[in-house]
Amino acid sequence: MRRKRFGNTPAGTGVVTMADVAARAGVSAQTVSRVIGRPEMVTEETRKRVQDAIRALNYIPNEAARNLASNNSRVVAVVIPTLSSSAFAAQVKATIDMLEMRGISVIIGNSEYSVLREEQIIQTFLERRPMGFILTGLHHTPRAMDLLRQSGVPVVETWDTDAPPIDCAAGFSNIAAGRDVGALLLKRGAQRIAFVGGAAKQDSRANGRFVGLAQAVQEAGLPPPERIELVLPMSTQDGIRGLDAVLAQAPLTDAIFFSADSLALAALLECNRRGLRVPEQLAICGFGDFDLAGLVTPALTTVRIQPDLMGRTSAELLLARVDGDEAPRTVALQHQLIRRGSA
Amino acid sequence: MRRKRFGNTPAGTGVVTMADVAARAGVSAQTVSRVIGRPEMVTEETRKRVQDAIRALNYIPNEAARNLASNNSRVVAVVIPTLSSSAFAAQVKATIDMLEMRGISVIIGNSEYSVLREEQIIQTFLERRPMGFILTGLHHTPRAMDLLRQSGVPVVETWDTDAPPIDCAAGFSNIAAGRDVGALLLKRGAQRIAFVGGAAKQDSRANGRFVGLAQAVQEAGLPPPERIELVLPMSTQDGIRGLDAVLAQAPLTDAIFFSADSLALAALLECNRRGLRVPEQLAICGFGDFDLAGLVTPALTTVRIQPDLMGRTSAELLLARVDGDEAPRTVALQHQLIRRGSA
DNA sequence: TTGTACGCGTTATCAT
DNA sequence: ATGATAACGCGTACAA
Repeated sequence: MRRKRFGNTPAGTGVVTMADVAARAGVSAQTVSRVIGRPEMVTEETRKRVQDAIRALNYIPNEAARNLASNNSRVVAVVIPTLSSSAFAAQVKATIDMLEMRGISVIIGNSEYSVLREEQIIQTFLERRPMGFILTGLHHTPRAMDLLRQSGVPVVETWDTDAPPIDCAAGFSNIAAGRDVGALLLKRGAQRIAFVGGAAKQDSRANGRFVGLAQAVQEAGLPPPERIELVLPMSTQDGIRGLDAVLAQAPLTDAIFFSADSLALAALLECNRRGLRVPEQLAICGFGDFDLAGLVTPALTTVRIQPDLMGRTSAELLLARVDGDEAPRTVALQHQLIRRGSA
Repeated sequence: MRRKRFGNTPAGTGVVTMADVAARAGVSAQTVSRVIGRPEMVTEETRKRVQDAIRALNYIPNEAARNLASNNSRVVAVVIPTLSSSAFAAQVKATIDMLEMRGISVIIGNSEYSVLREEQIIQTFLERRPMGFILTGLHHTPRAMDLLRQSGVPVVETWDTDAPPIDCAAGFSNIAAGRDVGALLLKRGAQRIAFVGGAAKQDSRANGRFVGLAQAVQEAGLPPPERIELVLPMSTQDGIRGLDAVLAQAPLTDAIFFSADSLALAALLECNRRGLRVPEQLAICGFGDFDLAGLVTPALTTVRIQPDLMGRTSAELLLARVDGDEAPRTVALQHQLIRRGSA
């Protein structure tokens, strides 16, 4: 049993290792490993001795070594368009909380609504050999899909179930949500509906909502909805710009569907300020059911989508796949139209 | 040169390794390593051969092995109270974006406003040997501080500069912010000021704001402010509960300082609904300058704090420490009183 | 129940 | 500029 330490190795951390614990407890390193990983496989007594040694030495296992030896990183990679959106933040939070219980860490990448950035992030993250990826949406670059396929990591896609997933998905139908909104606005008597949302090229989920809305409008025999595409990332203020653009390009508009509550709220408050009566003169519907949606006057009609459930479900789906359990290919979460005063 | 692969080792990944690349390029593994890490140390020609081999084999370096050999994890750990707050989310986003450029991944822990949970998270994260920690606030459990000190990792504390940091800090003075708010409310003619915010035990930053407010009030010779402590985590709706609690416990209150804009906005909108005139009957001041703060009517008077700058600065501070560069011990970010209509 | 031998994929060191 | 060799700290497999 050779002993080493201190300058023996240049790369050495000078930090206590499993061998040190083993020496102090008078057992082999393997036993220490067992006490940590499968305590039930060790005698009550030795276990205690080892645990004492661990405490005495302030031993902290080295994940990198563990990863290398066990070929399991205990890391899950999450890529979202941005954290500056309460919905994505809520989703990520739920995912973290869920995985933390299993000792899994989450690394997060912000794609800034660019599939190219997403591809880069995926490539970088792959170096950490994550247990799986949780991505946003179903649209990615061909190379990104190749990378994922070749690496063989499980992939869960979120926020969209309107196309087949790479591997599996936990999301909702943006098209169905858009249709529901369209139906509601039409029922309210709207004749000229407009849509304000992120550019289709950047945000295929928002595009899905528009598609659903357009379907509903077309089926009602009305002219297709006016569409204002905002460049992402967008600010809350863009809601007002969207409103202005609609009023300029389609002055007869009597209802607007915003692809996010932040935009809708900004527009609604601006209408109040301008004396434009909502919903009488202009009906407004948002998306996301943000905290303040129910508190403004008139209260904002919107679509609720449970980002936290999505975060939890996507994590569960990933874990099931990793554990080799049976797992559904697509989990369709329900959206819910929240009808309030603004539409 | 022994060759191995396929079932030779049970733990084997069956995935292409550096040795494979080396073999294909007709060089040693070390050279491949150099091409990846210090390309300038390799001849133009061999570099090209190696890079071709990398592409041809779809080689992806293994971070775990890299970590173990180089004793550098390329991971930074961030612990915040919650991601469900736009300010923390913005901060984390900025940190991620900043570190991503250096190939560093960020792992995030949600302490749920509990120093005990924070301690657990720190202990777990320590297993990944992060390059450093970015924590929230200056208050932690003794054991957490011990763990950090013993491990020797750099620590940057954020959101507070009102006490000495463990290592270094990038934040602002909550006390000064509270004083400024107090001064403003007093100047506006408020006589009975109330404070609504997270429980002091849970949120020492909010407590700092209260302390500053109380100082200003006391110096003006007025009775100490009424204080409503909300249990964390809190929802936007709690703003209304806080408002009600204030009105019940101190009916003569003419100004309320909320420790977060979400609360203030909820209360302000509720006042509008109830016909309670703001600021004439009740002045309201928030904290954080959320997106919608300037859009409600009356617009919300609040304190702006630049969470994104804090996220970036804390990351820079950490990097400087890691690189051994000169770095200030405390970076004091400026807060800014944004006077609008509500106070 | 516990110990021994070895490999995980990479970087650091020291030669050449 | 490139290569050989030895860690890095742990888990797996199998023996005892």
